[in-house]
Amino acid sequence: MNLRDLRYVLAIAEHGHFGRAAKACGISQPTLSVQLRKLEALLGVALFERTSKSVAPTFACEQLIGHARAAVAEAEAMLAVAGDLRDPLAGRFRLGIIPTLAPYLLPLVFAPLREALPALEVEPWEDQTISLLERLRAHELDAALLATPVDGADLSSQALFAEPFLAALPPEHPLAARAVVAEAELARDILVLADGHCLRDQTLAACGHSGALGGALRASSLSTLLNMVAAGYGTTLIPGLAAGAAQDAGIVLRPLAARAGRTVRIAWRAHFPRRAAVEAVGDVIAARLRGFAEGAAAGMV
Amino acid sequence: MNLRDLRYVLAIAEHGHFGRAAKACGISQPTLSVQLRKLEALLGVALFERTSKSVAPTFACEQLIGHARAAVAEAEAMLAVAGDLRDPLAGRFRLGIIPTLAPYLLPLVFAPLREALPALEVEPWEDQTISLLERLRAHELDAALLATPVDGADLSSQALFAEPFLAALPPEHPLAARAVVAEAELARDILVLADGHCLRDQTLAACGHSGALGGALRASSLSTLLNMVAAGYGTTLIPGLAAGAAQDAGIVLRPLAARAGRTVRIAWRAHFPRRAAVEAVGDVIAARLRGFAEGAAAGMV
DNA sequence: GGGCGTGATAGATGGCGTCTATGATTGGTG
DNA sequence: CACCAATCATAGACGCCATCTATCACGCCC
Repeated sequence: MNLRDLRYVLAIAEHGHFGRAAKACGISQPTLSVQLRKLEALLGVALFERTSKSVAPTFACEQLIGHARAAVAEAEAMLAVAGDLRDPLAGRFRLGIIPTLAPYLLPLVFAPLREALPALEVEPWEDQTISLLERLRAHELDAALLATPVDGADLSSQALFAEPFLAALPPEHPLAARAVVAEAELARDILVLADGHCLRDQTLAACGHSGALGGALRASSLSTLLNMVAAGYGTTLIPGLAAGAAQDAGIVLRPLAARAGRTVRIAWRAHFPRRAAVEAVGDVIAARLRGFAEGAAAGMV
Repeated sequence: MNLRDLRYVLAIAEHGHFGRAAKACGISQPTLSVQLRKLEALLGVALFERTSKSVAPTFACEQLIGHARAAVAEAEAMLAVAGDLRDPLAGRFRLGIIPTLAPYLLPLVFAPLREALPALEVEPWEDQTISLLERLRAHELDAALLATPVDGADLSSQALFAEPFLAALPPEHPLAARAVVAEAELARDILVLADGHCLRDQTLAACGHSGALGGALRASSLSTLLNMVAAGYGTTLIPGLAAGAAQDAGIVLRPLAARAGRTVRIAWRAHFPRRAAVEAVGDVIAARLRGFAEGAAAGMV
């Protein structure tokens, strides 16, 4: 059976006339006759009672035509919905973001994304890198913003911007008197995030810290960590975008001698079909961050 | 768009694997790949994200597949319903019957019809000849039982049985003493049905009555007419099948000298597709009436 | 690194939907 | 009564496209 044939049936029923129905379908009258007879043979019932004067639907046709109408309508609905879905820059876009980035990046890029991609419904999803990669691979995310390199041939990624780290010090800390702090100088009383946060590993690596920290705190969020530093429990490194929040907490920030930092990148499945949406989102974020870096360069350093 | 393609989409979604989906559809894997790509091109959206390891439906596919499923389901429902409708000896059969026949014929043939054609739902419709022919031509009836010849190339008919008329007399009527009555002898005090009943015209014709009857009664039903005869208001002719009812009313019946009578026939549209049902119904009725005539021949005459 | 499994591509082929031309039937009309 | 107009059915030719087999490209795993 074929949707085309069902459309023919509907046309004949509507016009009550083979010639006019054929014209409405854009085919010739003999074609319509032949196709209808084939459908009748397939169904095993006559659909129309023909005379040279009239074409009347049979009882069987009346029973069946509702289904035919429904089938055709569903197909048309499918085309209509597909039309709405056609724009890759429209529709739901599930974007994973790591916790040390989300609270500081999202407020910056939400408005630009809305303006540049009004039809794209960006749904942020905050989780740690490993979880984001799992969800990405499981098709539960469309893309993810990470601060680590991405490996695996099934995923692709694109660097968006470089985010410098800053030394975060309590005001009364001896290093707070210095204009620039060397990363290694922080190792002694450094505080880090809990396991699973990429910032934890990057902080430890930058400071040359080797292995086990004594009873050192493992904060579950950057916000907690900032409060601990402000209260004088130790020092840490924070990503540049968190500078505003750190200063609000009463923390002294200093640039790092070796300019340690991280690269924020957007990652997606290599075969993800809405590549255009990924690129557009990445472009908007990168553009916004270029502007932010320039503005911050003066005030921050 | 094609129902076949929609089935392909459903199969791919179900199996998550082109090869197995192709096998389920009874086609080769390349064919499935090509057809899916064509459908994706038509819709303008990717439906599946393919890697060499997995085939995952896209968001668009999830939005669309419900419609695809519905369209296919409607088509299958159509086939299923058609299967039920396929038997021409099954389903609704709207049978018109004239009022002077219905009350006496229906009780006779209902049980035989049910037995011989258990799947046929015979819906009787009682009305006068002209109305029945109108409804028949308007496809509001499938066939009609009439007592008059049928003309018009658009209709066909088949004689089922001959029904003799009988003289109906009040017990005290002079003619009641006779064994046989000549039709013309009834003309003097004959009672007839109202306009539109074919029995009225046939009665008048048989009795040689010419034109206007004085203030003669025009009964609207044969039942009324029988009661009037029984009450001594006059005489009439009744069709043989009404003999039982007439005798129950206390009427004397006598055979007619010239054996006046009428032929009951079944009529249908010449192009009516369920010819088999018409013939089957006609056969059952004719067979039942043959049996009845034999049985009645002894008791009635 | 080679074999295996996956989906994609290429070229050949056959079925079938389509066309134009014509037939069959019916109803109206001069 | 014969001709005409309108309608659906039939016949034969044509061309598209769904399908096939054979092969490629790619990724994974032992």
